Amino acid sequence: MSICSYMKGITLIVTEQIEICDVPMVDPEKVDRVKRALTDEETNDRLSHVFGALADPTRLRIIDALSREELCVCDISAALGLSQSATSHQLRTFRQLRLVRQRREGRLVFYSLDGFWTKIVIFIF
Amino acid sequence: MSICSYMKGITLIVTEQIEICDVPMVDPEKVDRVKRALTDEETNDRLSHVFGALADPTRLRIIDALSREELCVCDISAALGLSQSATSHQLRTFRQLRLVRQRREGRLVFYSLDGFWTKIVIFIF
DNA sequence: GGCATATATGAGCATCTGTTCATATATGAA
DNA sequence: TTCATATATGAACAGATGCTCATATATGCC
Repeated sequence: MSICSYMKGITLIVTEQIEICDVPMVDPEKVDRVKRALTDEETNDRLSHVFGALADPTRLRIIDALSREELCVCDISAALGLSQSATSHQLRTFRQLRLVRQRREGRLVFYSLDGFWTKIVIFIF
Repeated sequence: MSICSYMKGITLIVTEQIEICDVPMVDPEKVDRVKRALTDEETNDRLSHVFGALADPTRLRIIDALSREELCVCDISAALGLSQSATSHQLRTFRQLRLVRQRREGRLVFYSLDGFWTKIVIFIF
């Protein structure tokens, strides 16, 4: 929900609204309706980050690979023709977003998709 | 399908394989299985572009808005607090990926989501 | 035609991103 | 402990990205 949605009747900051929203409107009612319906900012940001994780060909390939089998870092690298470093950096992105699980087995670390993927879909569509 | 998958028995370019895939492997069979299963490069690229379109908070907000109602450029701008130029530039991204429809009505151009969104989901998940 | 408005687009710029390279950490084996 | 291997991470750099500003195009009205 954007700031402008809460502006009605708050005279004090109406000037701010004019500054922020100085774009002409065709259908103010529709605009207001849409503004109210919008997803909250936190969710929007979180979601854009998740899509960002899939927005790079290399990362999408890694997800593609992990959707087939659980793989250790070196096997991901081998399967996709990536350097160990590049693979590890990209896996960090996934880890931070909790899109993958990791499991250590001796010197190897095995990655797999978190059982979370279906949630994304439900979320947006 | 990567080059390496086709390398079996082709002695002539085995040296190339060694150069490309100089990362140690733990489970060559698994690596090979995964390589065979991977989505083709064209689809992978296309898909990463689509996700890229959703990977920016501003663009995701536009999609969010358009998922509620058909909107003209200035109303999108107004609803999201964006400049007309920024909005137009981002809509261009969507147009190029055919993620939106556009309909001109006088001086206004109305945008709406293409009925295509469900396809993405089916594709990956 | 001439003017106003809605949208599109190119240039320029600051920021973000993905890679490589070097190095650190972690585990296992000798 | 010492060495080798697997993974993680920081720095640096080239390329991509998203914005603004200026301007072009397109339509409607006079």
